[in-house]
Amino acid sequence: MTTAPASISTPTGTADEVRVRFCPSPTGTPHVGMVRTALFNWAHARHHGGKLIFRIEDTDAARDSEESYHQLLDAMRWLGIDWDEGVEVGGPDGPYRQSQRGDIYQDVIEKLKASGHIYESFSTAEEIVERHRAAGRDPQLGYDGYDRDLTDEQKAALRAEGREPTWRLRMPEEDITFTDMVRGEITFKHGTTPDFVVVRANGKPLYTLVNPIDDALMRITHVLRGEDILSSTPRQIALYRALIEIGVAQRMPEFGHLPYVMGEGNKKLSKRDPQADLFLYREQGFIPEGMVNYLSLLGWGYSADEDIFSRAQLVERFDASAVNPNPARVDLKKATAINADHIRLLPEAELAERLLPYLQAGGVLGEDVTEQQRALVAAATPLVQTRMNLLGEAPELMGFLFTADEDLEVQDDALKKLGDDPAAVLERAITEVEAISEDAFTAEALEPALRGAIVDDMGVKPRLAFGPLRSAISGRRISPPLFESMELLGKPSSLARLRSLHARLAAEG
RNA sequence: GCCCCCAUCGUCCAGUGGCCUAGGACACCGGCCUUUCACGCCGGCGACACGGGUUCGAAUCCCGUUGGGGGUACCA
Repeated sequence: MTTAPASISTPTGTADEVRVRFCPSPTGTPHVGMVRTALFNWAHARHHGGKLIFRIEDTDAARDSEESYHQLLDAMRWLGIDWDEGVEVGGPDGPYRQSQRGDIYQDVIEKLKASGHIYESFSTAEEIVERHRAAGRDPQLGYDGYDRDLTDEQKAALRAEGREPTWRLRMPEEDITFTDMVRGEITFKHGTTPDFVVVRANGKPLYTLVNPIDDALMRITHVLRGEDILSSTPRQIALYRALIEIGVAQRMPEFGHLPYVMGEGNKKLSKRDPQADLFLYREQGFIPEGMVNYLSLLGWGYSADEDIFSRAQLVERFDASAVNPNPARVDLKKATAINADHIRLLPEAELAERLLPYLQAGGVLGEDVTEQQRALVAAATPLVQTRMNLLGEAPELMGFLFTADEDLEVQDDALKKLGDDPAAVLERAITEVEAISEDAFTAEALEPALRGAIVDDMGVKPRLAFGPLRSAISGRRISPPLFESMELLGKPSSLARLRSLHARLAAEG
């Protein structure tokens, strides 16, 4: 419809290179819905060998914060969502923070004014409603285009009243149709999208203006964003057309609107909802692999019968057109289960490393971790790997291995249902353990010795034979495997713990 | 009010006219394994919102109804 004007920016890459962007506003803490959008854009770029541009839309000084900006970077890096151009890394179309692009917008605004695509509007909201009423129209209809063809004299008169005009875009006199990557063809009927404000009375541009300008200048080819702005797409398309006509944009990008991420029930996940806060997941011990996997499942499926996959597999198969258009609800249980699968997939040494900060946070390890402690964590890791859904469970699971014998507290729960004579069981266990030499103190040696003595010889059922030992060793009713735990603790410590509980039970009679 | 989007098990995802007596996952319920708890394995429960079309044939296409959601700002 319009001829493509000469580019005003430096083209990079090939003409058909896929260029997508992630452009959040730095308000509040990273939200899982927003992160899912980033992830899908990233996957789309990587799948097509394209570029991801990371831009910050900080045009709202009142709500934006530097802290939030840093959290955004943190979130992206944690999940391994890397970008090719944008904040921190630079690129040919910077700066990448809108707050630093004022001059660029002013330049485009002047062109838009000169070309007549935008015009001054003096109408107040009240006046618009009043005109609708007077004409017998629905007062809830939006702006009526009243100022479209004001003469210079009229404008001067309005100004003389002390009015400061906003600038509105002249919407085209036709339906606006586009093919949404996830929803197919969508048409907004002519007349349902009024001329909208693009420049405030104070001269500051609005989101609806700067977002398409930046997309145009950064030569974005695919706009993948949340469903919440689906209905503002006709406005952006109209503006984009104007930008093409004045030579700022080269071509219309494709749009795709990702479904909402909902909380329980039918409520959109709100900012203050704990399920919405990405960092809360990290604190609990979600690992990036699990998080990326789960987030990908919110609106997309890897295959008909598998839903555990890696980042590489996501990239290999991701396709924006295969995204499901209906809203997805966050299911913490499923997210946790998927995380658990990824924990099990981790190499032991890797898991051990990742456990460290959680053990520190849980008070099991101090700020300085000794080589010995590190080695013990590594040795204990295979024991807990299949018993953990979240890394944050590590302190509870492994704490007893790092507790001094005299500090070990046997929980009440671990004192119940220990059989008829747990003291006798412990006494026998002590005898057996004493007989095993320190350099042969292994699970392989302990298991047959203790089983032979207590189960076979004393005739105690396995459950009741090992229950008291478990309580003595770990202080809890549920623990990692008993014999392996004893091996890790070593003979002196194991013996001390067995004796301690034995003495206590004997004293209590 | 007007505009737009959405509609398969409790939840997420498969399904793009016949392979569907609708598949997988999580959750749930049984069972096996077993020194506890897990892991693993086996089995069970459980859905095409409704009504009309189109078609030899519809979860799949069309229309309507109902129900959800979003927009309608000098927010993004």
